[in-house]
Amino acid sequence: MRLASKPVGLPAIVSQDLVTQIARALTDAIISGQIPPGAKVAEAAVARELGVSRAPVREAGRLLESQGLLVSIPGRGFSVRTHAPDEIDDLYDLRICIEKHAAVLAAQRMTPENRLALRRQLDVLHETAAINDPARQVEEDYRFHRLICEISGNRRLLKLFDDLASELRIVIGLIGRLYDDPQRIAQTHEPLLAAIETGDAAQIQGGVEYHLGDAWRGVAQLVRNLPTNQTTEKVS
Amino acid sequence: MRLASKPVGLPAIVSQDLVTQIARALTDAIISGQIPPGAKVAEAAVARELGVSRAPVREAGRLLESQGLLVSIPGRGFSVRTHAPDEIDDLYDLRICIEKHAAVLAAQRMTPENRLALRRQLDVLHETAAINDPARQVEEDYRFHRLICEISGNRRLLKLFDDLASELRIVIGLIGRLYDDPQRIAQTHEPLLAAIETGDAAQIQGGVEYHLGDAWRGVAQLVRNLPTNQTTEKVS
DNA sequence: CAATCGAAAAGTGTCGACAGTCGACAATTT
DNA sequence: AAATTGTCGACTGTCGACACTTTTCGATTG
Repeated sequence: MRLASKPVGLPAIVSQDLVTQIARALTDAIISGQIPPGAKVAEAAVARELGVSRAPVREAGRLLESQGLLVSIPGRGFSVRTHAPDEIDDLYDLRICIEKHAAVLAAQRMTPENRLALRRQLDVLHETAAINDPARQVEEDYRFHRLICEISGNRRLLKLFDDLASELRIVIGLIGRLYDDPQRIAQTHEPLLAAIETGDAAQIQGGVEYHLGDAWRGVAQLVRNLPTNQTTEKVS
Repeated sequence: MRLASKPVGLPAIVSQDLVTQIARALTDAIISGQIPPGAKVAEAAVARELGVSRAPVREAGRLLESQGLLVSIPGRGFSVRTHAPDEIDDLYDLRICIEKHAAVLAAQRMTPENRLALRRQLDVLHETAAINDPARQVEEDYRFHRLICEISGNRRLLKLFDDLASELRIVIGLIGRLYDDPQRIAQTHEPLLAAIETGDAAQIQGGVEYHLGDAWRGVAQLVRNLPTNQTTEKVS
């Protein structure tokens, strides 16, 4: 007798490979500021600490290098990427460029479900502003913007957004918050959503430019007030 | 006794590490169509052929995966990325988005040197159209657009352009040419350059949209006429 | 006392090896 | 004959090892 000739709905077993796990562990440590920008990331040390060999650590390093989280100097290994102020300017400039486009596309492809999802996420952002949890707030802010890119329907654009976001999180994780005033984040998103609702391209682009320009100035100011971290301290 | 107390401007000797060399070799093989889309790239085979061990090959694979040239399925290794027609649409859509921005920025930062360099590159493109060398023509076309991104001054944008370009070259290398008419490529660049010269944002964006939209349609049409390469042939 | 030199420690680049996994094909059962 | 199971070869994921390079740190010297 056969056990089952048809699929019975078992959840697929995904064997999380080491590289992915290591990459995730390192990413968390970096965007949480646990490993500060400029810090050396020694393969041997990471391998020892995680109880794995160096090979998968090296591959995870390459992965994070391609995402802009690490830099590698041949013969000298990896270290957490440092961002000069003008590099942050480049990042935000590019981000505004693609999010403008994403928002216009999203408005064209807007469905009732999408509209509701956006509204929901913005509400969550408002709620998060009430409690004091900067890391969570950064996360929810990121999700709102990511949702717009998702709705745009351009998957390559979404991937790019993810890359830019993880890169930006190094510095945002470093300064620990987006603004001095936690309420302000959620509030500045409202005009953006309103602009998208209109469906008018020019208005949407203006909305993105206004909102992200504000965020840009906030981050740029905080970064420039930061103690210039040229540290080369090791990580255990 | 010290040889020199101050740097004298010698070109640094970069000991090309294996990973870079392997990555370059694989990239060439891919964008030249020597390893077709969908083909499996076995680590052991590549390692044997190049006379190296599998470790650097794996790292090079990760690198090319992040550039969108390879895809890796856990437990099944790497294979050359295949692009569905709608993924090519995504790529071109994104490319137009960032090149619009790059062109506007470039016009703002334009210097006599930059203007000359652009004109020169376009002349080279015209010359290349005369001789029959599709690969060279793709190369020079790419250089012209890259120059615009360089002049824009946004390095992150330039890096993104390089990524998109190498990804696009998989399919362009596959079809072997940009258009049926080799002369047309150079000609369609002229209005773009003229638009940039005006310095007017709207006109520049229109110029980019017109030029790249034309290229998009050309590539999209050729791709859709392509025999759907779902091959899984191995590479020696 | 500061600068320099050099040996030791730590770390990186690469390799060969082994175990586990995947895919294909033959043998077997229904 | 069709479907299932067992087997085999090839390949991937991971590991430990070795040679070479970089860094560290104490000893030496001016």
